Formats: sequence, structure tokens, C-alpha cells
Amino acid sequence: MILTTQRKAMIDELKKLKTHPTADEFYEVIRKKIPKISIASVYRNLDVLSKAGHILKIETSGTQMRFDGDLSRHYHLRCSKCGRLIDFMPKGVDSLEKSVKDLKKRNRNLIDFNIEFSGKCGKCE
Amino acid sequence: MILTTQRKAMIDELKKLKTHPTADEFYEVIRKKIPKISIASVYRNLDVLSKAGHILKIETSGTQMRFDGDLSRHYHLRCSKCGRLIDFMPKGVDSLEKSVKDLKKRNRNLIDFNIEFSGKCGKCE
DNA sequence: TTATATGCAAATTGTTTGCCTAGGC
DNA sequence: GCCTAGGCAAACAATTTGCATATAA
Repeated sequence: MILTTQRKAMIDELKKLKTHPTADEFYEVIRKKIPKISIASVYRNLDVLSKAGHILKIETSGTQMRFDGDLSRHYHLRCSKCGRLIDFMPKGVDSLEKSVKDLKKRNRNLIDFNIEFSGKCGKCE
Repeated sequence: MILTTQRKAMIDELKKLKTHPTADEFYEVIRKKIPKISIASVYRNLDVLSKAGHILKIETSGTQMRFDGDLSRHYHLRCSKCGRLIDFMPKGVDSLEKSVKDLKKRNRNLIDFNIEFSGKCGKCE
């Protein structure tokens, strides 16, 4: 996997966003930096970059894939009012993580988990 | 929402399945009972029946929606080997549920959560 | 007998692929 | 110079819609 200028720019732009864009949303953003980029490259590169660990592909409710430049351990909340996907790392999450760790100890076949919260985001409360 | 013969049959058939089928998988199953059913009705009815609370639409990894006739509280595990979606309700899950309950107490905006586990299913271990 | 549901085909949406050219090492 | 990446358009897969007919209350 070659980190071309285009791919580097994609990583940079995605890291600036807090919105967890879909591929087509990100296409509109990156087009402002790289006007000649094609939607096919956006899909291809979001895929290879996530496989290479530079960005995160988010398994989310709703049909479209979403992407995240923030690699730190955090969760997401889907706002039940406005529908946006918001970073969510509240106090109390550590005990949930501990529960999962215990689950893994009891169930050796268990590898990972994916959680999405739902509720009102800060702006909609 | 009228519970037509067709919709009743769909609920019955889905409840018999443990496989959490996609819409097209379920279409193949229900066709054996209602040969003239159309794929459009399958999509439409899976949607209205889930909204009416008769069945469950599962937010799952992968691109396709999956459906579940089992309304009892339970979770799912995506097998990392065979890819199937398996019911998962192990010992230890109660402490995870307690953690989420605590989270909700601390974060009043929080409504619900959706978790999908990944790991090897019973057949693949 | 009026409203809702269904079948069929066509339209839409999100994503992937083939192929040829361009750029990176 | 060789191999991987990128642009473009066409293909594909999953789902939705419009419309005419059929079924339910």
C-alpha cells in the first residue's frame, strides 16, 4: 500500500472532521482539496486506508458505511432526534469495558464487540 | 397496519427461523408458503412489521438488513470464521447490562444501545 | 365501498469493477 | 521500467417507488 499524496490528503482531511462522514459526504469534502478525485478512488481508498489501520470504518446503524479519522478508543451515539453520529466517551464507560473484559474471560471464543448508543445529542437535548 | 394473511404468515415463518435472514433470504423461504409473493412486499412488510413491533430489524455488520422473529432480550455474535449471525446470551451478560443501566443513570440523554459481538461460533471453534 | 395491501416493473441508491492512463519508487 | 494507484464509465446489489389491481374491514 503506497501512501500517495492523495491518500495522505484523505487521511488529513478525515482527521479534521468530527462528523464521521459517509463515502459520498467525504467525497464532497475532499473534492475541495483534490477537485479531480473520482468517487471510485474515494471508495477504494477509504477501504484500503481502513484496512491499513490509518482510519476507522464504522459499523453503524443505517445502511451506509461511515469513516472516522480518530483512532483513539471511543464510542458513538446516534442522536434519536437529528440522526447525527456523535463521539461518546462518558464517565461510566470504563465499567462497561470491564464487563466485556469479564465476558471475554468466560467466553474464550469471544473476540470483540461493537456498540452503538442511541439518545439525544448535546445540541438536541 | 392490517395483519393480512400474508403478513401473519411472514411473522410465523420468521419465528420458525433461527438464522436471522436477510430480506432476499427470507423471500426464498416465504415463497415456499406464498409462491406469488413479490420481493417488494417482502421488503415492505418486513419494514412495517418491525415498526409495529412484531419482528425485529437487526442493525448488523455487513451491508444487508437482517430480521429476527425472536423478540426476547438477547444479543448476537457474528462468527469470524463462517460469518453467520448467532444468538448469544452468555453468562456474564447481566453485568454488562448493569453497566449500561448505570451509564443511563449518569447520562440521562442516553436511551438505548446496540451491541454486536464477534468471535467463533459453536460450530467453528 | 373505501382504505390499505400487493404484484410487477422500473427507478434509485450505495458501492464495486474493468480498463486504460498516470504517478510513485 | 515496473508496479500500484487513479479516473471514468459501466456494472452490480440491495432496496424503494409508481401505478394498477386485489383484498380487508
